[in-house]
Amino acid sequence: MSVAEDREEASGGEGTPTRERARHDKRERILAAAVKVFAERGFYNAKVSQVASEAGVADGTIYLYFKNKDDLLIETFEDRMQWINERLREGIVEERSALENLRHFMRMHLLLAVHARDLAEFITVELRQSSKFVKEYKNTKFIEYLNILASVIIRGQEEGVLRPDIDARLAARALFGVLDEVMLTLVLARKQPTEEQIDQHAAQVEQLILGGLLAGNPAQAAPGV
Amino acid sequence: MSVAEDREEASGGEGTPTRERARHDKRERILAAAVKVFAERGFYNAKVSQVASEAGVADGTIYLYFKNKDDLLIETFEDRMQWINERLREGIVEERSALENLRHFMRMHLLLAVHARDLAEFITVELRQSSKFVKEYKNTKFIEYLNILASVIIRGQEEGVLRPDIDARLAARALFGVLDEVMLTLVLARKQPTEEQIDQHAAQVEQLILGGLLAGNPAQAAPGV
Amino acid sequence: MSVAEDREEASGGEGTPTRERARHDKRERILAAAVKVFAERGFYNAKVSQVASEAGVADGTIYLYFKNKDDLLIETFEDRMQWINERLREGIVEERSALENLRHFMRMHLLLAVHARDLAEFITVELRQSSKFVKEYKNTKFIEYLNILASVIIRGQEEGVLRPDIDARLAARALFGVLDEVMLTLVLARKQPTEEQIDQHAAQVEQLILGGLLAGNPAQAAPGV
Amino acid sequence: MSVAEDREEASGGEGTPTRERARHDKRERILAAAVKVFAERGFYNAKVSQVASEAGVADGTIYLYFKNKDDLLIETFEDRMQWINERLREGIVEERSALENLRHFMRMHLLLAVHARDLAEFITVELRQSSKFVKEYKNTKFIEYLNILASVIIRGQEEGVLRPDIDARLAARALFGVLDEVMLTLVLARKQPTEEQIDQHAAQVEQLILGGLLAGNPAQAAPGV
DNA sequence: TATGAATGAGAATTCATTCAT
DNA sequence: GATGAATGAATTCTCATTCAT
Repeated sequence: MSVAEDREEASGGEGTPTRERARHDKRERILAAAVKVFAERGFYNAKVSQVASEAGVADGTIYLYFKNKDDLLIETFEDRMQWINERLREGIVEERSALENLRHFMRMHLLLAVHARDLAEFITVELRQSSKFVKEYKNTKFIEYLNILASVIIRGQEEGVLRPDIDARLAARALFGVLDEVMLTLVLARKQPTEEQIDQHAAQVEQLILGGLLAGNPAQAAPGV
Repeated sequence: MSVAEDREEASGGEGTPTRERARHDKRERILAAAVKVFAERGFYNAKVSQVASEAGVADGTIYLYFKNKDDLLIETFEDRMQWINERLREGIVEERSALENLRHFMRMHLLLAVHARDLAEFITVELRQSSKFVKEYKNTKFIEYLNILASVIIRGQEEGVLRPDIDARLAARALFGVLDEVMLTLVLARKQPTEEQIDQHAAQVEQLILGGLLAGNPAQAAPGV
Repeated sequence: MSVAEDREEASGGEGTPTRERARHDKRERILAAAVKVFAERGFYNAKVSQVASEAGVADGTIYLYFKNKDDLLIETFEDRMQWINERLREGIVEERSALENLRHFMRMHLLLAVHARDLAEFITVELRQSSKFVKEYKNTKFIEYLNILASVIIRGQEEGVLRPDIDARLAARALFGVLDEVMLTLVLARKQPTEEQIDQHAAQVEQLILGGLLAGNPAQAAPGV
Repeated sequence: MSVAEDREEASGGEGTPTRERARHDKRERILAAAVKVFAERGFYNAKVSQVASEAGVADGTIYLYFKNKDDLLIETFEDRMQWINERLREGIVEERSALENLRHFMRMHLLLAVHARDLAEFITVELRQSSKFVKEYKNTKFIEYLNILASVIIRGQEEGVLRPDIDARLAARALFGVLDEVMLTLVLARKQPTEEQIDQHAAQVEQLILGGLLAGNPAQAAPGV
């Protein structure tokens, strides 16, 4: 998993860069293991010792990097959502139209099911748990996700291509609902979907979201934009 | 709660109808308690003893009606989804157009957040868990839900009001995703939404799903269909 | 151990006397086991599972009767000190002179080392721990012990047999210190002391406390009071 | 704290005296930290890492100087009791009468509560633990303490000022019990006692121990001997 | 020597489930 | 059927101790 490879690579000169690096690497190994194990078994069925052994560390080591099991969930979530948000933000470029950006966004979201299956599964299943039952956790990274999506929609509304009478935040939420649910079906399927299958799903979702379900809507005319 | 009142009413001639009835009532009390407790704390944080005390029965009694805690979750889910599916099916009437039926469907789904808040919360949060982690559980009632929704869409496609090029099953899934996510936000909000608020959300969802996000689509012209 | 035999014997009529009784018996068995195990190994080296197996119950059962291990220590202490205080109070009778009562008190204290060796060891070693390190624990039963002893001394001062210029509370504390320390040596000795040995020690302590270390003091004249 | 300064100062010719000295200093820092931390939290609640950080060394360093946590307790105890015994022995001078020496002894013991509060607390609370539960530990330094005290008493008996009919070893033990218990109350009090308060307590203890509790004893006549 | 990250054995506690009443 | 006390397997987390650097 390439998730965190490119972060903090410029750890600078002072201190003990090697030590820093080692610490960071181990943390990352634990996070990757957590994504995998939580995805496979769900947070509550997953044992800390499974995460540890998947990460190749001792049980106790987990607790050098995370306060407790809940904290491990939160941190894993934050870290991975952060990474996802960064990828999504990178995918949104000024030069493209809002519509193109939106389409790209949807496709990228769904592609997680291929390129980072564990992560997709983890997000898909644990997001609600973490939001709802882990005490005192304001899910800022997910809010950030929604903001990124909403801002693309708002851009579209400003450009006049997206209808202005739908609340952008609600639309973002709804769109996330669609993507999340579709990704869930992809992820629950026994076998890994191919990139083409994802593309087909993406195209249909696009059609639906942009053109709506009603017959005779313009979007139908330009499926391949 | 009238949820399961009409099942098993035809207990036949044999045995003691009163005893049957009593048995049925106690089972129902446990189910209602399970919905409440699971909604409040989540399945894994909920204790069997909490469900028991909420139901006003002894811990051991739970096991006279359900095999184990997992089974209680499944049964609760099946029972309540069954009830929801029945309500939704009742709401779909031949005399109305497919479009009207679809709109009605969406509204009914969201109204759960007002009329059966615990249930809404329960479905919203536990559905994924139960589908994914409870071993060997084919979630037939949820599939049924999707079938009901898909059949309405297919009717619409046959009537020519809904676009034929989108897979009805995918559309059903996507629509469920939207409704579920919107209901989640309603349900996580501190205070109970009013019926008007639900109506507003329903209208926006309708706009979005039927008319699509693109500007200039026909659905906008007829918001009050 | 006869410690709690005679308490609550009249459990009254209402409720479920048998259930009450059973509950009380099991609690008592756990307390007795705790005294034994804590005496043998000390609180911190003792395992809850050792107490459980000594009591002949499952580990989890302990937690039906006590909040946690700390609570078990406190409750054990309270219960046993209560019993000791009751015995001591019974031993103080109006008809006897304060001096006789005081002598009797000292002897009874030391006799614990014979008649309830585990208890003696427990008190001797754990009292300080519980007072000092168990958070928020006001050691009321020990204060009660000191009050009983102080009241005997005050009686003696009022009767004119004990010197009035020593603070009774300090004297009680000091006397406890002597008795506790002497009991500690008795209890640490490999073999169980006989009642005669206790009597000898009691006589010496009496001499020392009443007559003082100085030569030529009156107490010497009446060693056998 | 000058506690162990004068030991090993004659490290002879071989090796590097400076290194010896350095080693000795670090050991002393750890001992001082142990006294402080054990006094504050008790041996079993104290973490080795807390001692290390209090001493300003790494956790692992502790194990270069002590075999394990138990050994640290024993060594701390031995070292500090050694120091106390030295101070007490210095305070006993041939020129003074046994009575004066005894009074001085008591006062010095209690003054620990002012001049070395952590140490007083440590001794008061941990002595019993270490005697009783640390395997195979013959508490020689404490026996030495008792011997010092007993020898003063024996001198008194020989001089004819102390009554001969009380076993000196038992008297020493009893006297320690009083001093230890009184020191415990001083040390548990929220605020540090003043030297005057100590003197008052010492005077009362003296009265009690020398004159006894009985009224009309000679010691009353000469409180200020 | 000194460090402190890593280890992993060990312990308290929880809670689904059973079963004697 | 109903009860709820008792069970004990299972799990999280701690912390003394080690050892590569």
